[in-house]
Amino acid sequence: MKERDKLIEGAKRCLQERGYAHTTARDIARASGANLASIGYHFGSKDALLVEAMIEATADWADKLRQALVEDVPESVWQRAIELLDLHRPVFVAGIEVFAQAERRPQLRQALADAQETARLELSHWLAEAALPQATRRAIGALCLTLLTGLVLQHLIDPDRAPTAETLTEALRAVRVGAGG
Amino acid sequence: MKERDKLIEGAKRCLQERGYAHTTARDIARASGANLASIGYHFGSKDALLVEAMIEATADWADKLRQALVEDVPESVWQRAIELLDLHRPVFVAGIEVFAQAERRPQLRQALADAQETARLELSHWLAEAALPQATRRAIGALCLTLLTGLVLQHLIDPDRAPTAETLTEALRAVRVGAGG
DNA sequence: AAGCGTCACAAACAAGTGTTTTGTACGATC
DNA sequence: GATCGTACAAAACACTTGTTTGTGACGCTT
Repeated sequence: MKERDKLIEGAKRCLQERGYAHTTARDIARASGANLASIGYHFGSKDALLVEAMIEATADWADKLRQALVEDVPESVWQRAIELLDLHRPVFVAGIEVFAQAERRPQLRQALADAQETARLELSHWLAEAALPQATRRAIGALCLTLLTGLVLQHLIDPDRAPTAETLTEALRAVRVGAGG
Repeated sequence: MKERDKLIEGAKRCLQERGYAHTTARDIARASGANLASIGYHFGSKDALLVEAMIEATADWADKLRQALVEDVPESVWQRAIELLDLHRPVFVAGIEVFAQAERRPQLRQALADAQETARLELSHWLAEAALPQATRRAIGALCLTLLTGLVLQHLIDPDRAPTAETLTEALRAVRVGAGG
């Protein structure tokens, strides 16, 4: 494996294990088995490397989510999401930090924006009834992504008190437009 | 104002302006007009100070959200949330980073967990029809917080393609339980 | 007035930081 | 076969980092 690729792999691992804020150039070098100086050689700076690693990480993350939803169509999307979260917790934690860093990284922000858009689109294909109008189906896709990310953010902080899959479905059933929602 | 309070204020400002990852002890000292050494004196370490600042920041953030929703009951909660986001963008960005840091900071995580729980509760009081059963109302509160946080995370990344208030209400109207949601 | 604890300040500290330099090995090119 | 550009490695670099030290001022009690 080329040094360049090793560095990105190592950087992604550091993002998960130490987080963006506490990852040093030497951490990455150690984690990837590469030389410290190759960071500057291949990427110009540690920061450029981390940005590239974060972009790749989001792609990985999207793929994983896609696979999990596609390979076995879940009975409940929310339930499946919670399972995924428990299974790959560090990935999601790193993901949150990446979201925050995107504010000051246009490239990264663009990548995240695209990932979100395709997520909305694919969710609408999988979950919205085909009989509905196109616009409505896309709206449902958007709603699902909104619920998924919101669910993740709560389960990350407090799995016990965060809404369960049943809670969400019950609320969705009960809610009537006009009551502020 | 006491040096200790100045430090926390300065730290909170740094969290917004520079982000957790790029805030140094000297940044905080400069922003608060305090002396560098007082960080160690009053808090033991820069990290302890930042944790305390993040906890206070979440409290502030919760208060701001509460006020915004209470003082004028909004026609659409989602619309109001989006307006708040545009108005106080740095606050929300910092908030995301705080969420990520919570993973390794039990104190902070506890504070966030409590804030989420009260948010769910208060949302259920404001938005769920009083006629509904208690459990259902709480479920609706949880649903609303889920939607709010999910909405924030999308608008932060791409305000143009993120779901609008209308999109969400349309989707909520159209969605039927049994279709995966 | 003397002693004491609290607090703020400037300066210094050692450790860690990202980056650069220097050198070498290896192929491809002419 | 000499030359050149690429890729990696060790060491050094200059700088920033969080923390500590030493000093003095202020308020309080005795």
